[in-house]
Amino acid sequence: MSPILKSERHHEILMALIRFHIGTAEPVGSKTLVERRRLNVSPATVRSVLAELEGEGYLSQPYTSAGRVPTEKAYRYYVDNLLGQRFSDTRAHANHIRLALRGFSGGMEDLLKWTSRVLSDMSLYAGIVLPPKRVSSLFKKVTFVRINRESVLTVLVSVSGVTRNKLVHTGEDLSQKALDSMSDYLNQRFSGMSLEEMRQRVDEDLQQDLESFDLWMKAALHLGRRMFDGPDSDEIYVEGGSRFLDMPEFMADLEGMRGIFRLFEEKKDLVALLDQTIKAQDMMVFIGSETGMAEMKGMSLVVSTYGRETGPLGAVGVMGPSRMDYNQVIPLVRSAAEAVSENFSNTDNPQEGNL
Amino acid sequence: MSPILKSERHHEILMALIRFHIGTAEPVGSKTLVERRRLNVSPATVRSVLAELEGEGYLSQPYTSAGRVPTEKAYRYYVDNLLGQRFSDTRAHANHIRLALRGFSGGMEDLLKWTSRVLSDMSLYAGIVLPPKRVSSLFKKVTFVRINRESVLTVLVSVSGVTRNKLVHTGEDLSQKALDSMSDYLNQRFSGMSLEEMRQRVDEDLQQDLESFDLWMKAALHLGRRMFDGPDSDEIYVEGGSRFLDMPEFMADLEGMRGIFRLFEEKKDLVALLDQTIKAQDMMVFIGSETGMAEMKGMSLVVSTYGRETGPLGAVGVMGPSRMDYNQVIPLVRSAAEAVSENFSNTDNPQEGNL
DNA sequence: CTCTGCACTCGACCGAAGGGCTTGCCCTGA
DNA sequence: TCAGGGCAAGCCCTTCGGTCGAGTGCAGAG
Repeated sequence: MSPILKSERHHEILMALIRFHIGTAEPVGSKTLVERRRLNVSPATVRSVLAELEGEGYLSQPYTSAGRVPTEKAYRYYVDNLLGQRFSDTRAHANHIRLALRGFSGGMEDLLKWTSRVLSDMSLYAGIVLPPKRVSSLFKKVTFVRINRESVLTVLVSVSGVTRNKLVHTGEDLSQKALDSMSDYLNQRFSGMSLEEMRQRVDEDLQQDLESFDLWMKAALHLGRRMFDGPDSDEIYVEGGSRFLDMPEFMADLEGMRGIFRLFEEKKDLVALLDQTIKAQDMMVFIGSETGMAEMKGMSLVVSTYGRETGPLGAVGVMGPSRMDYNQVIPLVRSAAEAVSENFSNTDNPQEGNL
Repeated sequence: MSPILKSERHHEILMALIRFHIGTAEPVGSKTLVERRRLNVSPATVRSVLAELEGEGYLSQPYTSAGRVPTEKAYRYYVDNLLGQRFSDTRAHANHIRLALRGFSGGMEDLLKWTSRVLSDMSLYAGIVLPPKRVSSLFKKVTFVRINRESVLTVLVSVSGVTRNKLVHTGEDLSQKALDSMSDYLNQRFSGMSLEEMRQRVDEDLQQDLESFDLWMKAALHLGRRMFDGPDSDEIYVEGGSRFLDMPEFMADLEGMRGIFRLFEEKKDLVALLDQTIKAQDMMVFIGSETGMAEMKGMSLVVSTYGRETGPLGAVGVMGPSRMDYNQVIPLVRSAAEAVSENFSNTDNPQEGNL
C-alpha cells in the first residue's frame, strides 16, 4: 500500500517527526526529536536519517539550517499507515455526533448544514457537506405553484426529503388547477426513479412521442424539463472557515489564506473535488496538491461519502492544514458520514406503508 | 439633521479629510490635505481647525504626532450630509443590477443569494441579504410529503415564491392521501394570510374549538403548528466576506478580523441588526458602535429594505470598513433594493387570474 | 553502524540611528 | 481677531549591525 522505507528506524523517525510537527507547526530538529520523543539514539544518528529522508523527498528544510518539515509525500506516507490500522477513540466521537444529529428538527438541508457545523466544531477545522447529488436522489414528488401569469414555482422533493425548487418562466398563463393535474401526472409516471433518470426520461419523451401524448401531458413534460434546466446544483455547505484565522501557518502566508477563502466562496471547485470521492470510494484523504488545486497548497481534505445501501448520496468532510490531526479527523469524518447515512436511511423506503 | 460645525471652513476641511482618508485608509495630515485637496489656505490654518475638530470629537490621532483619522462621529456627520443631497451616477448602478437580476432562473432563495453576490462584486465589500420575514410573507400553499412512518416533510410556499421546509416528526403514521386532504384544508382556510397571522390562527384554533373540528382538521392543524415550531428562520445570505482580507485596516488588526468572520458565521446578530431596519425605515446606515456590536468596531453597514407597496419584506445591504465609499455604496444598495422589490412585486397578486 | 565533538550557517531578536511626517506653539502682518 | 510662516520636537517606521541559539554536516573514534 505505502512505499516501504529503508528501515524500521527510518519509519519510526519519520512518524515521530510528523507527529511532533502536527503538534507544533514548527520545523523539527534532531535534538528536540530525540529529547521529546525518547528515541534511543543520538541526535547525530537521527540527523543522518533525516538527511536520507530528505533525499528521498519526505522532508524539506525551510532554510539551510532550520529543522525539517514534512512534505506532502510524508503526509501521504503517514496517512496510508494510519488507514491501515485501527483508530482508538472512535466511540466518543460517534456518540457525540449521533447525539448532535439525532432528533434534529428542520429540513434535510438544515440537517446537512448543521452537520457541517458540528464537524467544524469537533475538528476545529472547516466542516464541509455536499448534499445529495441528482443522480443518486430518488424522485418522490413534484409540486407546481402558480406564482403569476408567467411563472411557476416547481418544488421537487426526493425520497430522502431533500427539496429543490426553481422558478420557471412559462410561455403561457397556467391555472393552478392545470398545474395540479400536471404534477399528478408526473408524480405517477416517474415515481421511484432517480432524479437523473427522470430528467433523461422527460427528455426522451419530449423528443420521441410528442404526438401520442395528450395536451396536459405535453405541458407537464415541458415544465418537468424546465425544472431540470441548468447544471446539477453546485451547492455545498462550508462552516468554520474562520478557524483558519487561528492557524499559525496561514497567518504566515496571507496570500494563501486569500486563496482558501476564495475557494470557500466559489464552491464550484470544492464540489468537483468531493464529487471525485463519490465516484471513487467511500473515504478519501486529499493532501495538498493531490487535489489538483493550487489554492489547496498546505491543506488537506478528509472526505467520506454518506448514503444508503444502494450507493452514495453525497459526502461529508473536514478541511484543514496538511498537518492536521488525522488521528482525530479521520474517525470523526467517518462517524459523521455514518450518522448522516443513518438519518437518510430512515427515509429510504419508497414502497413503504399506506395507512 | 446633522450638527452644525463652527464654520463653513470647518465643514470643508472635515469633509475633505474624510474623503481623502476613504481613499488611503491612512491618517491624514495638514500638509497632504492642503496639497492634494487644493484648499486655499495654509497648512497652519488647517492645523488649528483640525485641533478644534479633534476637540469636538470628530477626529483622533493614532499617536501623538501622526495625522488625523475620522471618528465615528465624523462618519456620521459625513453620511448625514451625503444623505441630504443627490447622488450622481445612480443610473449606471441601477441598470447593471437590474440586468444582473432580471431573468434570473432558479428559486427565489437563489435569487437572493445571487443578489448578495452581485452586491459584493459591485461594492467590493461584503453583500448581505435578509430573506423575507415570516410576518410579511403571504401564505400561498402548503404541501405535506410523507417521508416515512414517523415523519412528514412540510413545504410552505409564500406568495412571492419563497419556500420553507421542515421535517416534522408525527406521532402516528399518516398516509399520503390523508396528508393531501390536510394540506387541502389548510390551503383553503389560510389562503392570503401572512405566515405570522397563519401561525397565530392555527394556535388559536387549536386552543379553542378543538371539539368542533373534524378529525382531519385537527390533525391538519397539529401538523400546521409543528411546521411553525421554532423561531423564525435566522437565515441570511452573506457573500464576499473574503474581501476583508484585502483591506489594510483589517490586516492590521487580526483580532478584529476574527470577530468579523465570527459575525458572518454566527449570523444571528446580523439578522437582528437587519431586522431593526425593517422595523424602522427604508434605508439605514450603521456606523461602528451604532450597531451595538463590539465586533462591528471600525465597520459600517448600509442597509435598505425591499418589498412591495404593502410593506417591507426583507433587507439588502453592504458591510465594509467605516471608511467605505458611501457615495458609491448608498446608491448601490438602494438600486439593489429596488431591483429586488421589482422581482417580488411581480409575484404579489394573490387574487390574480385563473385560466 | 553509531555516537561525540566541532565548525558553520542562517534566521530571530535587540538596540541604535536616521528619515519622514505631523504637530504645537510663537510670532508677524493685515 | 485671525490667517499664515517658521521652527523645534515627537513619534513611528525602516535600516543596520551584532549577538544568540537552534540545527546542520562532517570527521573521527568506538
